[in-house]
Amino acid sequence: MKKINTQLVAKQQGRILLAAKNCFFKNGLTKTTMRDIATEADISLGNIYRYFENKNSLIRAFIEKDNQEIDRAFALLDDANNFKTLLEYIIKEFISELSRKAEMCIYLEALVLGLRDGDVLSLLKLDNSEQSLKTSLQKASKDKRIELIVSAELAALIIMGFVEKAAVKCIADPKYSVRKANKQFKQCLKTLLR
Amino acid sequence: MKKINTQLVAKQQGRILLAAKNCFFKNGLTKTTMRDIATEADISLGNIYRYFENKNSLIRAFIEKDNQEIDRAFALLDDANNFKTLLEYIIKEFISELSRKAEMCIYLEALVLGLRDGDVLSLLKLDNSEQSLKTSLQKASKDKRIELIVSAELAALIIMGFVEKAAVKCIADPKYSVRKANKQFKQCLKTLLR
Amino acid sequence: MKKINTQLVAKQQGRILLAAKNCFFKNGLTKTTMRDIATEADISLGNIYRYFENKNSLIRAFIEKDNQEIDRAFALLDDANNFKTLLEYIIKEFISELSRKAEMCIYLEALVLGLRDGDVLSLLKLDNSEQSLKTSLQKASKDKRIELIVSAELAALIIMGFVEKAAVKCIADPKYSVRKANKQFKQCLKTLLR
Amino acid sequence: MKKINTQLVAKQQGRILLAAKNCFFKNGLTKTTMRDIATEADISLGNIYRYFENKNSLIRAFIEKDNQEIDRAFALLDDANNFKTLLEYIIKEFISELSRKAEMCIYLEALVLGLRDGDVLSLLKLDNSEQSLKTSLQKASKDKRIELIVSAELAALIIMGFVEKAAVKCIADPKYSVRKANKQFKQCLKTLLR
DNA sequence: GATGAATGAGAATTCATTCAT
DNA sequence: AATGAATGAATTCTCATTCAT
Repeated sequence: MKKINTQLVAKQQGRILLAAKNCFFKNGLTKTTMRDIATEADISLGNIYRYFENKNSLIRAFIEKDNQEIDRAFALLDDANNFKTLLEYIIKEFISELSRKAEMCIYLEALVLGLRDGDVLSLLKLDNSEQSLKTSLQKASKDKRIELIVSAELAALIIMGFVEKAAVKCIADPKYSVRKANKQFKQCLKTLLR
Repeated sequence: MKKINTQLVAKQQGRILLAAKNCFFKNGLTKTTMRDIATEADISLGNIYRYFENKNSLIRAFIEKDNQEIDRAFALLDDANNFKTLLEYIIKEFISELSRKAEMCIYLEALVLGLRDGDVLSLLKLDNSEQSLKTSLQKASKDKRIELIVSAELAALIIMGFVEKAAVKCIADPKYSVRKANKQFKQCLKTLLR
Repeated sequence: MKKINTQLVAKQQGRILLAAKNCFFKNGLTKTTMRDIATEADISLGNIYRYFENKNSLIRAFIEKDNQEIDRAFALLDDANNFKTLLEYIIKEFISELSRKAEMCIYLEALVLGLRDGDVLSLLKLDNSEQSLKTSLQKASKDKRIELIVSAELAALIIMGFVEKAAVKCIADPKYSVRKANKQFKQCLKTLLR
Repeated sequence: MKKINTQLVAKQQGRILLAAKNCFFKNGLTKTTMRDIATEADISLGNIYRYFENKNSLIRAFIEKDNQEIDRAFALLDDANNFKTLLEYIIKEFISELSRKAEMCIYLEALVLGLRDGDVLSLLKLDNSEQSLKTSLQKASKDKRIELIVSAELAALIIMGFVEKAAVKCIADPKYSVRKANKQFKQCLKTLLR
């Protein structure tokens, strides 16, 4: 993997990453083959290895990119006046996405990879979303836009824990639904902040 | 006419399951091969298939066994007078276990398998632990041993969500510890019940 | 395979052979396992090897027995006054049986085994049915019960060839049926004998 | 964008098919392993799967190729003036080939596979040869080049049935020979057409 | 830079046969 | 005689990665 032409490298990496995303969503991290990605990216199989050392490093890059999107979503909270409503909205979106089987599988697979392989772990930055949320909560609390009942760290932990569990439940329990999860989240939020 | 040697079957299944456990803890569910297990159990490869239909059903059996232990732990709550203290203790143990990398990986891998393959899923029984806890909470609430601030279902969801997130954090964030998780859990519990 | 108690040997061999027949008809020669047969015969797996040297020799014995039944059917022709009608009936039965997928598969599998393995071949006695039929035709011709247009040998060859092809066609061609095969056989017979 | 190197594909498929043919003739369809074929073709095992989806589809391709040759042979009949003589010649060749043990075994094994597995069957196209012959007979009859005594369908059935039975007999009965089969075929033909 | 053909180490699973009890 | 647990070679198919062109 020699990097010379930075511009081309960025372009090709983006292209591959996009293709990878599509494949991952279709079949999950493990079941996606390098050939799948090459085909989807309309690039040659061998050429992927010019831009990513191996499959694992491609996955790492994918996760990193994904995290950025999450960050961006939570960043919206920083300027929000009605923090609670916006948070409810963001979480709703979050659960809604994560409660799709494919997304959940990617998320969990990434977590497993991260736990086993220190490198990915550093990128997961300890479950990025929780950190982002914590920061947002702290800011909002400082600005008096909300009043926290528990610490920001704990609140973030509880909220993200809820999101995950609720999303899994949406997939596994036919009696449970995204709608119900959203209702419960409002209840949950009441116990954490005012 | 058929003499199924129940004793031997149980013994061998136990032996295989134990070997599997060791392998799983070392290399995870996916990376463990049937041959690994056979070698670890000091048994021939083919002989495993006498006791377990295939790898998936072996994993299922492994998870089921694990679930039983969880059930047993939560069952203790049903007769407990000081519900809260006991719950704190159980959760402490839970986090302590799950925060070991190997256990967490297995847990997550099982979840992924369950999500992809309905069969394993049915045994996961939608995250068995949450169901168990919910039931225990309901009983305790009925018996006036605790006073729930949110519904039993939601409380169980939040608690188990917290456990998972906290455990992951224990592994991934060097600044976080089981001890801190336990402290936070007490805070968390305060918001859910009296 | 030590034979001592002749009576027991015969009894057990019969039992195994019967079980084998059932299994073969269900799943074919190749796909039937020795365990299948043991289970069906309600006998232990290892015990089969006391009465048959191996799977192949069991199959050989099975074919031999099957051939006897065919012989018996054709033997009926020897005393028949209206030879033609009886032959038509026998062939009808024959096609009807052979046009069942399972039977055809067994027949063909046996033929392959026979061709490859001289031992079975000797038992096939060159497609036993053709020999039987030829003999019957010769007798009937001698007794003036029929008048052959071609030689008995050729007639037998043509008839049995027709039976096989027609049976395969019944299985493979949805537009073809046992009924049609029977009609065609009558036509065929007209060209062979009076 | 996709450049499928048709030339290479054809070349490699041919190479594999040739190797497969050799192996099949040596050990039959079932006993030939993919590794055997790879070794014979001097190609890596995995590479076969680039050119054929799986073993069955390789077998299908093999049979299809064989069928084409048969079609071509029978197609000669369509322009023939002396239909009968040419047919006798073709059948002679046919019996001569099929009466080689290896060919017969492959033919029968293919039939079994076809019977069990609809896919192969569809390619067998219900015993391709019979269909081809039937068509040729119909044409010749229409053109007054021959006069059929029985229907074209029945004649084709009888002829191909004879071919098969005679070929088997050539293999199994040391007293029977290809020469004798050819003589008998002439007799047979006399009863079917003028 | 790009291509995609080739590689080959595995992986799960099956089953005839043996042999200690 | 009978049992059935154990064996392990064999088989198909997959896929990350390499490398000649």
